Amino acid sequence: MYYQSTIAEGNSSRSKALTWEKDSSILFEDGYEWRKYGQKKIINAKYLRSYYRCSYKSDEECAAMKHVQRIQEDPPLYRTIYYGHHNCKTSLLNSEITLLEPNSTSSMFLSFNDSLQIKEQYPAFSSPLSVPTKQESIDAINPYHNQIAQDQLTSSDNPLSRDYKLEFDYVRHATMLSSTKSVPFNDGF
DNA sequence: TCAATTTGACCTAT
DNA sequence: ATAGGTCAAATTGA
Repeated sequence: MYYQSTIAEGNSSRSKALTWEKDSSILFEDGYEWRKYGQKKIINAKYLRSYYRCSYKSDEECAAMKHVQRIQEDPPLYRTIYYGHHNCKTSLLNSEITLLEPNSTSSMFLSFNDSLQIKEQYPAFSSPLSVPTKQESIDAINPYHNQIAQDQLTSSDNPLSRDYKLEFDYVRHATMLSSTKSVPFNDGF
């Protein structure tokens, strides 16, 4: 599911920090709360990279960060890289709550009693299928959402115009996961 | 009205 | 100089 990253060339302070990498076909909820603090276009990469830090960094001095970047179009694939670890009580508590009381859509995947086992691993992902509820994922799904949304106002006949909303993305990805056949769609890039 | 996100500017290492 | 990472003011939305 995830693996310790081997981004260890050079001797910068960052490369020595422990990092964890995870590729996922959906934007998954890892049980922690994150605050986005930046977004960058990466050269030779098709999609923007989003930068998050733990929401409790300020009042708990939690050093955890993560980067999320879409790395593939056809089957949507997102790479999340975690830097450091959580030492904040608050988000740890939240992740435990998420693990022990998964929501209805994901509970079927946690039927076996491995909550403790999951918690001892790092990072503590709650469920591979819990549905993201925040707007945080829209830019990773469609980095140009804002511009396209504005284009729609003036050129609704543009075939590249996106007329789906964020909710449709979730439904679409969920559908692709829950059914064996893939749902054809065109993101228009 | 307030807090999270967006986004260009700024910083730092290469 | 360039690319990646972070800051912070403006924007957005609940």
